[in-house]
Amino acid sequence: MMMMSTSTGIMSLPFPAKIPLKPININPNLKTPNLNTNVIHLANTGQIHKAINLLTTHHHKLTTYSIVLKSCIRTRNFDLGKLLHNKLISSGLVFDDDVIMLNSLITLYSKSGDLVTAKCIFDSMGDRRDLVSWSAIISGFAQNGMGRESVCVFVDMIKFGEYPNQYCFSGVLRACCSPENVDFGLVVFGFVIKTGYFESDLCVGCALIDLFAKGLGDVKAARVVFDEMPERNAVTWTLMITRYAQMGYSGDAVQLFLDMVESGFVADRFTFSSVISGCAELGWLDVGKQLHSLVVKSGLSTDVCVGCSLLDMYAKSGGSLNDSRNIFNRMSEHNVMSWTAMITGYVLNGGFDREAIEMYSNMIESRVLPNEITFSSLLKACGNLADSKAGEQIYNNAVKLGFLSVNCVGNSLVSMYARSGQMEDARKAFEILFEKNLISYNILVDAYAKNLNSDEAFDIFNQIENSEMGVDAFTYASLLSGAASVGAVGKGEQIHARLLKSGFESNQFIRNALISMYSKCGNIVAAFQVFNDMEDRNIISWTSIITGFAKHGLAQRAQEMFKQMLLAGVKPNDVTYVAVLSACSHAGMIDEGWKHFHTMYKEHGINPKMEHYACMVDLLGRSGFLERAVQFIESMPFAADPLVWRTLLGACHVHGNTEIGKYAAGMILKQDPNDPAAHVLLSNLYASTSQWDHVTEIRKGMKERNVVKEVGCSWIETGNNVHKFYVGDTSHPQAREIYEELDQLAVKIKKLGYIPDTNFVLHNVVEEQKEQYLFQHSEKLAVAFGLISSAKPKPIRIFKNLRVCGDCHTTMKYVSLATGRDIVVRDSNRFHHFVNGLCSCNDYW
DNA sequence: TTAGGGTTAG
Repeated sequence: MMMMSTSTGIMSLPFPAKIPLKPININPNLKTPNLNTNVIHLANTGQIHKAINLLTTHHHKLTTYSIVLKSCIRTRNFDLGKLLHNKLISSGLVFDDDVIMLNSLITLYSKSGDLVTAKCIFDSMGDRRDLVSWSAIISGFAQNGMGRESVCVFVDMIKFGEYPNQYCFSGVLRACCSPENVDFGLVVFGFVIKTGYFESDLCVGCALIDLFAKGLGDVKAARVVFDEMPERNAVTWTLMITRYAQMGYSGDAVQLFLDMVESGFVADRFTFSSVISGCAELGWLDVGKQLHSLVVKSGLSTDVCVGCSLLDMYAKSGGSLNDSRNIFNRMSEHNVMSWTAMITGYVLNGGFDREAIEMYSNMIESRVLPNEITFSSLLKACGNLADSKAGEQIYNNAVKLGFLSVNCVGNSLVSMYARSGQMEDARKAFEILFEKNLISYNILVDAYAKNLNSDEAFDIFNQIENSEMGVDAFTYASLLSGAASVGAVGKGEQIHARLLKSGFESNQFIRNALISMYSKCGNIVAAFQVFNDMEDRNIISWTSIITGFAKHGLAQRAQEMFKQMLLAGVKPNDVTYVAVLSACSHAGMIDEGWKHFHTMYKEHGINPKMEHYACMVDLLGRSGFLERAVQFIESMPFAADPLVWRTLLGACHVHGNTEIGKYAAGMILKQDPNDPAAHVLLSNLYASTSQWDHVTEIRKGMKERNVVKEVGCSWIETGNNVHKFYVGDTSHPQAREIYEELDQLAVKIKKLGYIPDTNFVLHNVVEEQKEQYLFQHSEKLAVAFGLISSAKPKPIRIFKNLRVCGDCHTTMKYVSLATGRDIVVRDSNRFHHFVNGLCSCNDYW
């Protein structure tokens, strides 16, 4: 922009000056003494079209044009303003010397985003420029994200010998609110303090708040500026509240809102939008509801802007989507924001992805054009549904509307494929991205990590690290969750070591990921260490450690942590309650479980969801109260989903109750006739009660229906490698040694009293063969490998994709006694720590 | 001529 020469005259503008485009016929007989006043009246009452028509059909003073132009700017009718500029040129009136008119034109073009024309007009003014011209162009650049240009013009102005006023200062300070210009902003800051404009002008104060908040990212310094202001109005309060909410200080935003109201200032749509967004961020549904009633009292309940925040708050804070939908329906008008907010609300809540896509159709019918965020959310919905066909259609629509080169749309497509499990398509979409940013790379790292392809994940990680972008907290978090899902504690430790050097180690998000990684990798001690060292723990930190203790069978510790969390003033959410209830169920703490189940709504306003009911079914079922569990399921306020019935079926397996088991399996198969878990669990149930005819029948049915059960598999990490074993696996290079070790183990533990429990062999074969089958279970192969490839005192950590079998559980206890090695087994459900012949689960799992 | 807002891919 700076390359434009200041000698550019008005003649080179897109609108040629002084050359009338059309001759205007003026009726000389028309007596119009009050015409100017009429036009001005029309302009001031918002009838700008009429005003402009009148202007062209009669002769008018230049000042009249000027006033109508200002109306156009005030009402943001920029196209009309430009039309007026055209008419003015064609009127033949000379306005080269009219500084007020030219200044208005600079403002008009600046505000409409046409800085080229604005700068041309400014440059054409030469010596006639006054402080208003300078301020207008400085602010224009700043408003349009052209901070550098704004700063340069400001410097030119100083060189020119002009002394800046409050308008110039607030304009240039706004340009300095981006990190690349913040140093200059600090110089201006010193300047401003000396001039006294900080005390005398509220706009300058606001600009300074943003210099610190947005420029330096230092919201505390911004608050100091706010506190030092000798005078404040509703806008300054709102600005500070908004910055708090946007920069992750939502609690402070809510507090400041209360202070504002107490100080007698009236909250408007902007204030409510911000403080409600803060509540959404915090998940404070109760406070959000109170704010909602204030919104209604203020008469703002149909406002689109406030409505969007409210809608989002209900969607994010565990309120009902019905509330969101009602707010949406009551808005006085709908724009792209409100449609998108509703679509996003559906996507966020899970299970409403079809509704989101339906909303999109309605939006198109209402002739509202979607934006890039609408498309991002929609592609996310398609990813959730693993419906890449729909995703491709939506993406094509986005391309048609010109969003091909928009980062977030392309990235969403990559993510959509990754979530649909189509990694090759995801990779292709990534390769042909218009522009790859860190988020594009992070999507791939995360997808590879989730697909347990840690080599590719690390490969991309290294690519990012070696590029100019540099990795960020998200990259680390993805890798950590990848390490956690395979239980690769060695890889996790390596990442932790790299984190210590990276500067992200103290990041709350990363700390939480570390807690979860260590806990999922079986090292609950290290997980607690990370938790304990944290300075600011949030709900996710607490929930992670409670989940960790629960999964490791440390139910008492889980309960203690929950109590401490409440004492620390952190409000539990629905996920916390899943952790607390599952801790109870793992330890058979029935009374405690019921107590929590009842207080979650009474004391914390959290409505029990399907997963909470499943926990309670688990608690009842494991403790053997199978009939009560059935009654409980039938008393639920909504129909139980397959997860709940599967939980009951699992309990029937443990307690050998074929009758209820059959009922539960039937209920699952009603909803999903091909559910592999139902078939397998039922078959296992029959096998353990030796009803072999039924077993054969089910297996036959599965073959006919092409139902594939998940193959049992265990793995163990040594050094930097993960070794995977299937049942009867002989593919490992050290297979011979592993089987020899197993034979020796069998002898040793039998001496200690181990008796094979052949009930867990799910085939009808002779006893001796059964024992052989038993000793080829994948977790036994893994433990034998662990014994020969590592030494005391290192614990052996084994991971299994399914639940550990009863005989393997007994075996592990004896092996720990016979060898003196600690063994940790993570199955699909929880951890088992075997030490000296005992298991942390107390044989209750 | 100057200040504040809602949806946001990992």
